[in-house]
Amino acid sequence: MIDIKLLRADPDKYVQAAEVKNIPVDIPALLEVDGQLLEAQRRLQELRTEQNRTGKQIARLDGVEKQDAIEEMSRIKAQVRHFSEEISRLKPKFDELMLLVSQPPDEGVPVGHSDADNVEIRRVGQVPRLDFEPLDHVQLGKALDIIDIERGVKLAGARNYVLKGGGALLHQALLRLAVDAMLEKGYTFLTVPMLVRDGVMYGTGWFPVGRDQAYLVERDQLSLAGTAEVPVTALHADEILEEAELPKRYVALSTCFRREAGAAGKDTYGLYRIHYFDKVEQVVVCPNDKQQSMAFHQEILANAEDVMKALELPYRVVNCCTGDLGQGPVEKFDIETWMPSRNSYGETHSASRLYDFQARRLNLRYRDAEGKIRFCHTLNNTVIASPRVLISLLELNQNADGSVTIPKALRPYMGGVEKIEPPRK
RNA sequence: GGAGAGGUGGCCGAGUGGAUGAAGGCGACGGUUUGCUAAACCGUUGUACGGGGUCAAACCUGUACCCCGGGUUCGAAUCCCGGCCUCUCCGCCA
Repeated sequence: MIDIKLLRADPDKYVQAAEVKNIPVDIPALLEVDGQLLEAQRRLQELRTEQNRTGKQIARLDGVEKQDAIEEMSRIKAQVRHFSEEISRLKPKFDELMLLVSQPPDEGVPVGHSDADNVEIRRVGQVPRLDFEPLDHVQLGKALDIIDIERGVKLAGARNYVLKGGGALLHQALLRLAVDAMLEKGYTFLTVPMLVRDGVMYGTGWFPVGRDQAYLVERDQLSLAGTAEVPVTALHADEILEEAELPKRYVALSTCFRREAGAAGKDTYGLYRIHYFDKVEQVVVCPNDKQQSMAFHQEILANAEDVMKALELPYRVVNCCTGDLGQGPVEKFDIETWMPSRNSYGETHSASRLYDFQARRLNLRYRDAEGKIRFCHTLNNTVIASPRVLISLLELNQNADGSVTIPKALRPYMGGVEKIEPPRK
């Protein structure tokens, strides 16, 4: 949610934001409704003042005077009703439009239409050159008997999979390594509900834009969150925190559920785009201060990069363009990891900075040093998401004999095992 | 799933159809006292939106909010209806 006062002051800015982010919203209509709503609210308040004053008189009056006052009240009441109805007609329209307004991107964000227009910031690590014909992760998974896509599809349809044996262990090792890395940095580890109320989905900006990405458990009026960012960011919704307790640094591990609506036919091969996966996610809630927000953005990006370096995976960092930003974020850095089978870097992490966009929707506030109540800033980033990162890990670490070498950092989590070997026949 | 109880301010807890944004207590904050700490005493202590005021605050003022929505009434935290939520006991269960 954006601040309506800012929109009133500079509507063009929000028209442009909608345009460059490609998230349509009728700003003139919003202003129109806003004006009518303000007027109705003003009139209603005046009437209520009158109503209260007259009501207090009635208690003290007698006889004819009392009767007159009571008649006066019924006139006021009719008008109160009129403006109340006006407001309950306008408010839903206002809310509906407000939920669609995009937050303008920060300065320096490249303008573009899709992830193809993202701007590379840096590359880290070397892409190894293999002197044999490499397999892709699906072939490797089958040969090593650690990934079973067919049976995943049998159980749950396309974009599902089963990890088995060393594959499942590797997956868990990655997650545990990521959690430990964050614990070392002082983040608080959370376990959170992934089946959440609508308010939490709206509050974090996953509804209404993107609602079709979520699995809805309609009978219970709950939705499966697509990331732990959702419940974790909403953790302190409707609270007023003390500035001294900020920042809140959280890390959570969860399964993530995504319908991938609109992606039909896209990335259908392998473990890239799937309906469920596990992710370690970091969330920061900090004071309403641009400098601090920016510093934390760098911090959570570095946290993820540290894990990537520990895993010895070659990656690059890109500055996401306006079209790839989404409704809330003002700036987003993705980490893309080299994926040989795709012959490209593939998105594995996404670090978003949102100012108070989510905090306003969530009513997430704090009391600053002067006692003023302000909306927090929120940020989030992946630490590791698996099995997508397994694509890189398996394909990059494969050997000529068909085995896959486990990165040193992961071995303690794999009982010291150095390689995943093909099963003996 | 069955039976019952209940939802009031940061917390506990009172509450009558009008003077209650709401007693009292706790906590927190400010002050006095004190060698320091503690205690004691005094004071302050909700949020949102609007109007006035200010360079900006302070401050003044209006409205709404005692789970949510509707109703009765001149007037509702207080009465009625619907919903949501929480707790207790029993059953089932990872």
